[in-house]
Amino acid sequence: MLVLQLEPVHPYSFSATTRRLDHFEKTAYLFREGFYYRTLHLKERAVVVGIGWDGGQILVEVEEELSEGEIQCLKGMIRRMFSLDVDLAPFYEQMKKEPRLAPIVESRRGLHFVLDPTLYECLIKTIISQQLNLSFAATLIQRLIEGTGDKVPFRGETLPVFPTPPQVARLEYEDLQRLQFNRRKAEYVIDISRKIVDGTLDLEGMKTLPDQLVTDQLVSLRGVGRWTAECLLLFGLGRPDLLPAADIGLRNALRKAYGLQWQPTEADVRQWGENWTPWRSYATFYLWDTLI
DNA sequence: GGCCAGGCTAGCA
DNA sequence: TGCTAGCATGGC
Repeated sequence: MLVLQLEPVHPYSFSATTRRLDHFEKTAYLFREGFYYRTLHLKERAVVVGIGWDGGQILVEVEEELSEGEIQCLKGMIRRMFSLDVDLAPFYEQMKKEPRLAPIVESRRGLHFVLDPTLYECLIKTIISQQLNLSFAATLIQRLIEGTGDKVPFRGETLPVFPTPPQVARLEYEDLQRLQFNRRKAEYVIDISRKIVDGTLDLEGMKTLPDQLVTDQLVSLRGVGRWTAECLLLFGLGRPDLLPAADIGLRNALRKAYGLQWQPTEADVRQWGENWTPWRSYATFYLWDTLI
């Protein structure tokens, strides 16, 4: 068994960071004996990877034999997915000046984003989650994964692998409607997968583009609006200064944090959020965390 | 039973 | 350019 130790930039709280996996990522992550297991595509194949914590470092365990190239690939993926290189010290310093947010931030010290391994997985999951309550969205995501993706054996059972664009592109709209997708959502998911397969959409190429260009390209896709693009910048690319001001969850969290009797508008959120630049993503993330 | 879910598009004025 | 019905179902 291969075990890697990865040092995060401190402060880093593994328990605070993985807490949302237990709530929102149960289809992707299997929790066993202190480790979060999921399948990841390493170059040519999918393997099961366990992610744990030894009190100061991230532990990554893999039962299969890996080549040196695959090990380097895996290290890079885990560092990126678990935001191990994000230094939150300046964020905490800035939040001390926000009386309503300071206690929320302080009690979650070390909480980092967990990103999706690929932009494709992030985009598909976000489109499915549009407008639905999170538990039903998770059901639909699970049905897509289990019905379309590969499976990898793991300790006498199997773990599902998030489907590839070609696998989804081969589906018919009716296949997803049978899983209780509405017609339009089925079209969005399949049409976007087909665009990736035929080369007219290059998600991975967006990694190096500035936020606004990524947003422009994404919003031009049928099924992707501003909220979805912002979620991709947050949970796919880990960009630090996004404010999904229209998001109902963020507005609910602010109402709670500020003790309001009324629902803040998108404009309210934008105005308050100006003080959080250049850390608006993390401010949003910490506020979302109060809803769990 | 009704309304809201971590929205978006199409169709209408 | 701006507004809104409809979507497919679960949870409260």
